[in-house]
Amino acid sequence: MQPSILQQDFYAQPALVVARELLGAVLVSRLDCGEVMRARIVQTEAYHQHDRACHAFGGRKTKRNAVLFEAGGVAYVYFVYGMHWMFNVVTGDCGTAEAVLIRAVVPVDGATTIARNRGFTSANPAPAVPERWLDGPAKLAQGLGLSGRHNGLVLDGSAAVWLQVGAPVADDRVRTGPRIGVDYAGADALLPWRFWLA
DNA sequence: CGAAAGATTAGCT
DNA sequence: GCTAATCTTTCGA
Repeated sequence: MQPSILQQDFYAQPALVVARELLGAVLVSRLDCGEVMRARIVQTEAYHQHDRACHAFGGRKTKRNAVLFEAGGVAYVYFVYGMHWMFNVVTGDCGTAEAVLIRAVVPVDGATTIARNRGFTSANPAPAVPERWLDGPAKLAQGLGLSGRHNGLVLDGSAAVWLQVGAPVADDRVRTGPRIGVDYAGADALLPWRFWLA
């Protein structure tokens, strides 16, 4: 195992800590054919079973959210709106549901493959700046080829997806605010659990 | 078994 | 700013 790959001791931390620390880290996806794509994380959101926006609110375990209750260090990938995959990393201890949603990344390696995955063509041109290629949770899952078959995979470098340590990010470059698309969570929708790079 | 809603996006007004 | 697209999961009867 390479030392730069984030391991279980990192993911065992609370989701709020991991969400902050993942800014600047590198998300890596490897296809069966061996092609590798890398992208730098610039926006995350934390979820915890104490909060109404979490799929496992109140500790409610279902078939879909079961991996949230595993020990930190596995992927939680689910399908929404009939068309989009969302990629999360599970954090914390076994038995408690916590996770961090990766909301936006910037391509580092594998731009050709990413462009193909995103379906860029002359009729559907790639954005001029790379920052716009994967600037949403569904876009980055599509671009990096992440989907339901990644659900539950360990992130230690032995499977098709993992994360690497990135350049340190100073606190003065970190912004926080309410999470996106969770209005149904009432007061919990106002929690400043979204983190992004200025 | 039926129904509703969803951690979004793209395209149009 | 508004809404269609699209379908799995979850919940109520």
